[in-house]
Formats: sequence, structure tokens, C-alpha cells
Amino acid sequence: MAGPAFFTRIPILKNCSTASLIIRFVRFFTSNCPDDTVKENNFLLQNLSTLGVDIKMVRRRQPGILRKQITNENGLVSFLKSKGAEDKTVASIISRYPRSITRSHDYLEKRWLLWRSVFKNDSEIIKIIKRSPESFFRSSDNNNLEKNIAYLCSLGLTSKDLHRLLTTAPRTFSNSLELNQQMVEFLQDIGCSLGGKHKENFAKQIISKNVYILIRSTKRVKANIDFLQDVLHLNNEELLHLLQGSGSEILDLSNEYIKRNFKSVEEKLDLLGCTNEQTTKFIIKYPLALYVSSGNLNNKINCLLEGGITINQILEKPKVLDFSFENIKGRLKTLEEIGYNFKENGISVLDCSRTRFEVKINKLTSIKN
DNA sequence: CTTACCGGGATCTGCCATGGGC
DNA sequence: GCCCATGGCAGATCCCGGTAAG
Repeated sequence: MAGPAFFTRIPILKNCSTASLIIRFVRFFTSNCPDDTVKENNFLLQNLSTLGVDIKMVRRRQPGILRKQITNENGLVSFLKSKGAEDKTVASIISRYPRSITRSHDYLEKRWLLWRSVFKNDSEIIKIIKRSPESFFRSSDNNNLEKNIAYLCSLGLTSKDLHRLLTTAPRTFSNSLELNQQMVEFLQDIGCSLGGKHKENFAKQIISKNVYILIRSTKRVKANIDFLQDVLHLNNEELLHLLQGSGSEILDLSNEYIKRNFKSVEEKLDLLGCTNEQTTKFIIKYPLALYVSSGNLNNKINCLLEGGITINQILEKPKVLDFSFENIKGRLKTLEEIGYNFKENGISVLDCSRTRFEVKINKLTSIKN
């Protein structure tokens, strides 16, 4: 008979425990039952509809909110509008994070001020809330936010770093202070144990290079560091060097993903006649090879090979893989048309900005004519 | 003057699970 | 028993240009 294992193979039910499965089935079969919605606050429902909020989405995300008797949606709307948000933005914000309507005026004022201590103007903040309402509204603890900002500053992160952190990974600031501290201390410990000279700086370095790190679990980051050390046969010094360099960029990947990609790179290069040592060197030189999806990476490699470039040239200059498949393809075609010789001239021409590439091509064609 | 090397900039949420509080 | 706050997870690049080196 079909047990939980069977049901979890259905995409929507993936990752569900037996208990939550039962709840889901009950919800599913009773979702059209009037009893389920009878407790909802009709006045609130009306109000939200008028504001253009997607009620279905609210019901799916945070059904409890619709049963509340006291909410502050009107206050929220006027607050966000006073900061420059459009009606339809506010509606979308509430639809995606319904709990936002439970935040009080004082909360909103205080939180806004704290965010403003990092951002230059209101519109920057609106842009981020629009992108990720949850990041702004999820925590009700403004004191914690204040402490986080102070803490991150105390690490020596510049205001520019802070700005980038809050812009790109706004969730960082809704983490509990303790969680952020845990990650920082974890990173500092790693730096120490690898014999880093500027021990206090190691965590700071990683964070400013990879602003996503603080929204990952230490478990994940640790697993990735261990994996890299193991699979690349690195001693402490080499590992430290890697992590301080471009290795930091791949630390936040999911463990399985990074492993899968490593395996794929290994197989691909093996197929092309490379030694294990070459593969290892390649990854150390270009850790981003583990970041891109294996399909994408293989497409780029194939494309370069078909264009008359050797695998050794790629291993020497992996940066050419930074560019998109389309870009690489286009440039190879252009270069072929003018008879560019990679053997003589190398492949650096592929690793430059659009403007520089065009200048180069113009020059080559004018010489030809 | 051209090329090579290198670092940096943009961008990145929406969902589920869980434990504690009420 | 429900709701809240919060932790955690999967997902998966591309490009530019300063400047040192030649």
C-alpha cells in the first residue's frame, strides 16, 4: 500500500512528514467547506479586497491572519504610500506577506528608521520590500535588528559592506543576533584553526565577499568547507588561501549541489583526458566551476572545444567560462569570421568586456582590410 | 599602447518545519 | 490547539574595467 514514501514522491507533497501530510489532506478536502472560512473576519476580508490584495494567496500563506479581529492594514498602506510605494505594490506586499498587516505604527516607524540608518533614501527600502516583503516584516523584534546592525558594524564591516549586505541578503538582519554571532564565531574559529594571521579579519573577509553567508546554516558552510578540503586534498594553508579568495563564493551552495557539480566536472574532464591532478588544480583556480550548473558548464566547454580551443587552454584560463554561453558562442563566431588563430594568439580575447572586445575586433578587421 | 590579471558589482526568495507561548 | 517568530532549505552567473606588466 501507499505509505508516506509514496506520497512524498508527488512534487507538491515532497519533504512532508506523515503528520503534515494528514493535515494537508484534511485541509485539501475541507478547503471548500464553509466551516473553514466561517471564522474569518469579513470586514477585514472586504477591506483587503478593496485594497487589491490577493485573498486566495493570503489564505494559502497565512490563513490565521484573516481571522484576526485587530489589524493595521490601513495604517500599513498609508505608511508605505508615504514612503513612496504605489497602491499595487502595497497590495502585492500584503498578499505575499500577510502578517505585515499586524505590525503597529510604532513598529513601522522604528523599523524604518533602523533601515534608514543603512540606506540613503526611502526608495531603496521600498525596492527591497517590494522584492522581499518577508525580509522586512518577518521579525517583530526591532531591538534585535538594532543589535544586529551594531554587531555587524563592530566587526569592522564598512557602511558600504552593510549596505550591500542589507540590499542583497536582507534576511540577515531579521536573523536573531545569536544566529549571526554563531556564524561569525564559527568563521573566526575556522580562520584560527587554519592558522590565519589576521584572525579577526577572516570572518569579515568572508562576509564581505559572500554576502549570503549569514543566511546559511553553519552546518551547511562547515560541510562545504570540509568537502573542499577533502576532495581537493588541501592542507590548512592552501584551504585558508582558497577561502580568502574566490572559494568564499561557493561556500553557501547546498551540499548536495556542490558535490554533484564536482562529480560532473570530474567526469567531464576525465572524459577529455585530463588527470585528477589537473581537475583539482582547475577547481582551485576557478571554484566558480562548482557554482554554475553542470549542464551550463559542459555546454560552455563543448562550445569552446568546437570553436577550436583546447581543453588545456581552458584549464589555463578558466575565466573565459565566466561569460554566458550565448556570449561565448557569439564571440567565437565573430572570431572565426575574421580567421582568429587561438593557437597563436591565445584565448584572452574571450575574457574581456563587451566594449574591449568590440574595439579589438574593429582593429583586427581594419588591419585585414 | 595593448594585454593580462584580478577584484568587484549587479543580484537573491518563498516556502516549510518547529518549538515555545498563550 | 493555534499562532508567532525564526531557522533552514533549494535554486544556480555574467560582466566590467582599473592597473600592472609587457
